Amino acid sequence: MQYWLMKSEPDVFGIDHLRKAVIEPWDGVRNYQARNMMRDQMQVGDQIFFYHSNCDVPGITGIAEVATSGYPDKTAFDPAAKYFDPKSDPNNPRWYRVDVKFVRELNRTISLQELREHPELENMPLVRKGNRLSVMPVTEQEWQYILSLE
DNA sequence: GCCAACGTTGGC
DNA sequence: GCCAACGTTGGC
Repeated sequence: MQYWLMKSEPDVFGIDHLRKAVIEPWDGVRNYQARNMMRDQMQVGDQIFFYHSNCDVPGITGIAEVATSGYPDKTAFDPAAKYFDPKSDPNNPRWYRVDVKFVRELNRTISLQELREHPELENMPLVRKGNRLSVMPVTEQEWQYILSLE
C-alpha cells in the first residue's frame, strides 16, 4: 500500500466532481516525473489525498484511491482535446494516466497554510517553495499525521 | 551540451 | 493580476 497526493484545480475537476462521478481518469498530466509515478508505481488500492490548487483556500479536501494502474492517456492523441500532444505516438505513448475512485471528503479542508505549520510535514514536496509537481508520494507517517489533523 | 527564451504552475 | 520558480524548447 502506497500513499499519494494529487493536485487539481477545483474549477476544472474538484472533489465534488469525483464524488458524483465516483471513478474518473486522471488525465492531462504532462510532466515526466508525475507520468513516471502513474505509469510505473501506482497500484490499485493505493490511497490518495485529493488537493485543491489555484483556488481561495488551497489544501487537502478529500481522499481517493487508485482504481487502475497506469495506462496510456488517450487525450494526448486527440487533436480536439485540451491536452493534445502531437508528439505522443499511439504506438509509443508519451503520457499515462490512472483512474481514481472517490473514497470520502474530509470533514474540513486542511489548508496548505496549515500544513506548512507542522515540522512533521516539512519534507513533503507540497510545502516546498516553488514545487509544481502535481502527483507526489506521501509517506505513511505523513499520511497518518495529516489524517490526525482532521 | 549549454543556456536564453518562453510557457506554465500556483500561491498570494 | 502579479510574479517566482520551474520545466521545456531550440539555436548554437
